[in-house]
Amino acid sequence: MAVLSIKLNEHLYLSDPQHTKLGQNIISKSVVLIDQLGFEQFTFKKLAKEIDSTEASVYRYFENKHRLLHYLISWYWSWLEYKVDLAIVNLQSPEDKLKACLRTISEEKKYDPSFEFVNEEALYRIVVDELDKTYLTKWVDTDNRDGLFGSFKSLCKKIANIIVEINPTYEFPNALVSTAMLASKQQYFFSSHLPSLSNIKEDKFKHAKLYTFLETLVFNTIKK
Amino acid sequence: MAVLSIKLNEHLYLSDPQHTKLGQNIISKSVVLIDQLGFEQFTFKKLAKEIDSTEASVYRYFENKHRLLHYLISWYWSWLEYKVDLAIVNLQSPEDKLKACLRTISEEKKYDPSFEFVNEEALYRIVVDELDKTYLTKWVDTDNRDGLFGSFKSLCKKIANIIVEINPTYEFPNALVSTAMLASKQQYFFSSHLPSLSNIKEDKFKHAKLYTFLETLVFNTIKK
DNA sequence: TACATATGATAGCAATACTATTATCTTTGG
DNA sequence: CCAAAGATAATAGTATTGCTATCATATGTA
Repeated sequence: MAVLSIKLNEHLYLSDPQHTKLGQNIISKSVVLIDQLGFEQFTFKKLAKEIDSTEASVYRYFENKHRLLHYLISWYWSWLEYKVDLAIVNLQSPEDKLKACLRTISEEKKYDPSFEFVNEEALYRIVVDELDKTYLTKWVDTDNRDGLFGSFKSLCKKIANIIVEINPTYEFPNALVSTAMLASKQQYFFSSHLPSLSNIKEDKFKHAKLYTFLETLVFNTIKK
Repeated sequence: MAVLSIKLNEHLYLSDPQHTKLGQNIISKSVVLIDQLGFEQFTFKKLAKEIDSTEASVYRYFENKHRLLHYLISWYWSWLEYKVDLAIVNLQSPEDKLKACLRTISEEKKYDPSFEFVNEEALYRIVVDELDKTYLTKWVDTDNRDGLFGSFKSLCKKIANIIVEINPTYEFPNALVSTAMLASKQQYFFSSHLPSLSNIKEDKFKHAKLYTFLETLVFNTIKK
């Protein structure tokens, strides 16, 4: 069986957490803890306690908790791109590919046994709740220069290219893709917490409705 | 001359800041300071120093800095709704009204002399950078019950109703409006900091392009 | 065996987000 | 015009956070 591993930008960590048991513990437990406590309440001290280690040891892997969040969320986007790649392989028409992308983005995220130490369900909730905290900071520009947003950009670019295939004259492919990606998580959030800002009910059709919303939004917008 | 004042939900403050000189100073200076420092670096201690008062005095107006952020951002949405109302008055067709709304949302924000102690340019930047911090917290649900999101919801509802007038069969008017409102600030931000996620350049056409993007997005999406 | 690398244990520090108390200053209404 | 109420200032204090530093020990590896 092939061993899969997600390759991430080196600026995201001080010492590669995928290489050691402690590192893997940090990833694995921080996902669970941030999901439980929220990013504000999450601290390296609490994490260290949870994995029977020390604050200082965690600091040897990640400069600070913001970088750890960057790491986890980059991991998520890279994982999603890998799922998108699987979904569009063998598809011919760009329309079908685009639909497959939107389906992958909006579908429910379940534990992926290919990546043992990551709980993808919890990680998805972290992305929904905390993504914006990776770029709405005073460090955006330096973080960007360090390539910390590479995973997200890569996925956006892939989908934007499909849009260009469908309609080369549409003026805002990148803006549309980033809008759709963020709308997906925003509507997911609103559906649970601020339902009057959405029309997607919190029921078993949630993900299907989310898909319909995105499909209409994207396909109608780029229609010639 | 008529004196205009923005009426806000009582849960947003402990003591109404619009009623006293100190309160107005708090509003006025906090807008400038948060804009300069960013919300994380902003503290009541720094604010108190700036207005020659004390931390304890500021706490008499606002429970904490998050509530102050809520207050400022609610003020912004109420102000924007007032501008939208001015823009659509006397317009007949729902299409024209919707265009006027989108124009108001995407246009450049300038100082409004009707509201002396608020710097709307700075406040707009605060909305762009910090809005998400008002709802992506563990208090969303209680904050929502307290009505803290009333100003935003009110504006969204107004625009969603216009969409329903244009196409009563479109399934997601609220989702589309909230998406467009947030997309507007996201693309504004990406244009400056993560240009590869947008197609809107940082030049004198920025607001016009933003408008075109939103108009196409909304009108195409709801087309029958 | 020696050396490097990873980890653990412990301490310490400045800043943050509050809370509490007491004193003074300003209104305003009787 | 004075007293009571309300607003503000001054000061102190506390638990937590985010981070750095140092030193000891464990583990693997050349």
